[in-house]
Amino acid sequence: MKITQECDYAIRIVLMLAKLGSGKRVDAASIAETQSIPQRFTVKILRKLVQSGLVTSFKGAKGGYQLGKKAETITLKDVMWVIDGPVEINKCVNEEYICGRTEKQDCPVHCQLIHINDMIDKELEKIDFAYLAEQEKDSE
Amino acid sequence: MKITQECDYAIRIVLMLAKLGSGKRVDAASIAETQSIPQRFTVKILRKLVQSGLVTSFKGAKGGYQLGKKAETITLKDVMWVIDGPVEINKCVNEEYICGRTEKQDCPVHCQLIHINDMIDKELEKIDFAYLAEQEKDSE
DNA sequence: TATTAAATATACTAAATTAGTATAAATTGG
DNA sequence: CCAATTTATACTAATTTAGTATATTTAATA
Repeated sequence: MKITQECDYAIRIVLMLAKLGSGKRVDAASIAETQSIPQRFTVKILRKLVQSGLVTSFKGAKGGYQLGKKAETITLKDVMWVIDGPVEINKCVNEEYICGRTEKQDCPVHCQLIHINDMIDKELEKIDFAYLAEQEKDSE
Repeated sequence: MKITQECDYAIRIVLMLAKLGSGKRVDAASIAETQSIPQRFTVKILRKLVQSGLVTSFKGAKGGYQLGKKAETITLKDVMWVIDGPVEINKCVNEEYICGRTEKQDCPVHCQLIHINDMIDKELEKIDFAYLAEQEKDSE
């Protein structure tokens, strides 16, 4: 029932990029340092974020990273999905999974967990990075 | 973000006991067989449930297990707590944890995750085993 | 009261996942 | 061309989860 460390890092990275002035870029080393994430691990996470389109990269000297979409269109769920995959509170909420105990529609545990899972999903979708970045500014 | 296998098993075990006529007991071997859980692993889980008081055990021949409290007073959260510990979507929601990035009250990620965590907790508390047992009977 | 069917206690092993590292290649600005 | 940067792929280490083994204690009952 936990977000992985990697996913936590990813959230902080995206938040940092969201707070960056638009058009600006920042390189992996700076991200690693300011967010206290091991350098090589930072790079690894950034690649996943780039591949998913949430972040855009620029190669070569003066290269770096910036958000790939508007901050208000990136949600906590998006980042979590890219790093940890879909939120699945239990295996049985995955449609492909066959638990073998009862038909899913007859399993009360399954039914309740599906409901909670949906709820978590919806809450995570509500929280976008424009909002998060704004919150952080307010408190400075 | 997943319930462990052990916790899933525990939920099924408690549900089975909740469906048992009151006063009746069932032994670990039968539980293991009907729930398709490895025998020794079943025993291990049962000990945790007994130690927490959710389940009561009877030693010796004709021994076995039954619920330690009324089914309507046992919730999904109780069982999950006993096996997996508190639901913590992220380390930072634990009060003891110091993330070092910002003061928690100033961290927008922390604030949002706390909110979601509370919501999950409350939902899990709503679901008791009398209800779950009832649901299962209905579908038979 | 001896036997047997159970739970209890403690310790161990194996598998899977998570976290993090290493090295070499490709790209770009100056 | 050189230095700064990302990209690609593969590897290792640490931690957690899943499951096993063995010896002991307890209680019913024949």
